[in-house]
Amino acid sequence: MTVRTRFAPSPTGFLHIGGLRTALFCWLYARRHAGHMVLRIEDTDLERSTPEAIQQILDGLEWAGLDHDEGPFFQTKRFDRYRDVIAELIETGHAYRCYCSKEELEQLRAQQTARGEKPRYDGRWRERTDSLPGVAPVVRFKNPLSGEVVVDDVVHGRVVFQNSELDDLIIARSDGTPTYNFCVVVDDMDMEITHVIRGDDHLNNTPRQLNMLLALGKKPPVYAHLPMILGPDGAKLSKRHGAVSVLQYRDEGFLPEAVLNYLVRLGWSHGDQEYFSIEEMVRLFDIADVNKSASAFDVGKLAWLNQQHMMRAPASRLVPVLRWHLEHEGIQATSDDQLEQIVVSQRERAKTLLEMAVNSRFFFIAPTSYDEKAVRKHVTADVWAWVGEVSKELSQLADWSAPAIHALISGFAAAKGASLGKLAQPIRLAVCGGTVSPPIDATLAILGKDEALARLAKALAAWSA
RNA sequence: GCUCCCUUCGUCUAGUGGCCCAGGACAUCGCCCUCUCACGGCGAGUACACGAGUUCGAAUCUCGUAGGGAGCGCCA
Repeated sequence: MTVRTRFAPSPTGFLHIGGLRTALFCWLYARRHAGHMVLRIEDTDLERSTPEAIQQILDGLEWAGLDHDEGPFFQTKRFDRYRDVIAELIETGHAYRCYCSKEELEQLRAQQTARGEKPRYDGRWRERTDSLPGVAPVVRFKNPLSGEVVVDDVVHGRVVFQNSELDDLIIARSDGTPTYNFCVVVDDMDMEITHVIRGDDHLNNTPRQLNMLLALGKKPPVYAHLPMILGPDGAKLSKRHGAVSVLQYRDEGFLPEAVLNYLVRLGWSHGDQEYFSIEEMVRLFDIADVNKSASAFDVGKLAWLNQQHMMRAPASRLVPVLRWHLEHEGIQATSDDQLEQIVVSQRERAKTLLEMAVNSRFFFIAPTSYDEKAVRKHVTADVWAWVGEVSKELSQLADWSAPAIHALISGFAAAKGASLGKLAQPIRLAVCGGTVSPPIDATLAILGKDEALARLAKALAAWSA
């Protein structure tokens, strides 16, 4: 049996971190078993679905690199099929028309809640065959009245529901359009989905879907209900924290492979391993090893993982991303070669590529001012003179490479009986304007001889005052 | 309210009856390395929600309690 999973978002908003994790698990499971992942857009809610949201979801998946093998299929394009199945269900006695008005149902619910009961449809049209003229009916599924439904869930184990707890859900609205729980059943059946992997907020829907599937004479798929992802404070992911588009992580300088690595470790682990390449995830991940409990989103750990990925990636992988972020900062970078040097010297001092871009501004834009406190601290009269002397020596240097620069500066410092730091900090201040940069030799090398010397001269002039 | 789900350090987790007075990672703090910032290394503190039971022995099994979550729509 070929594994077939599906990712089925509803296009009512952007793809957030929870949706991405579900997509990731569907994708990993399909890839691991050489199966197919189908993408299905659940857009039956005509009111809330938007084309922009569809595009955002597609963009998010693409950025993450989670490709699908089939689809996207749109539920709105399958209305004829749903109509046929509804007709079939009515014909076989598994569904019926209900002429209750919304007001009538609201009243029923109000009464039940007042009595402390679970609000549910009481089946008043279940056995009626007449109709109410002038009223457009809904269609309800005739759920079994007794017995139990067992969901054999891969992550939760055996979960038992009593049929008496379930009511006759609406499968077609009075305007004839089908509803979510019903469409899911028909789609999963038609698309021959073997593994339904979704958030565990759907666990309660599963017995209803199982009953419908049984009424249609189909074998149920394997179910895996994933624990939810909570906000950093342990509360439900909300707009205020965490519930942002996955594309925002791109904008903040995260690598998709790092985000995926972070997400795969939420609810799943493989011994003590923290770092996973995409290939390792595919090879090692198994849905059966997933935890049952919800987990909180921790940006700090994501950031750490992001740096781990940056440090292990080939520099060429990071160059275009850094270039993208620099451009967003209004900086037009020139050579790939220079960017690669920047990446290599900066990646161990930045958690994200955005941070790297910001920290690397000075490579492209000469400082217009100098950190005053640092100047007072590091630029004394004799140090000022030394910087002048070392500048002169640097200007004579034929081989403008980090090792050569290092040899020159440390040799000069040694000759003066001073530590390298005594000299490195003022030079750093001169070329960066601040006290933080890669090692001074690398910084000067990347800057280029002309630029470095020009900045030194300018700083010397500014500090002579 | 009813039904269902969940519960190990601040956070992500290891652990499937003895290897655990609980291991790793992020974060925090300290030390080392060091030209800054980092990276890296070393070390510290911090957890089995609670209560019963089963057992020679429980983080691991059972029951209860508490807390959290989800669902109960002509939303998905």
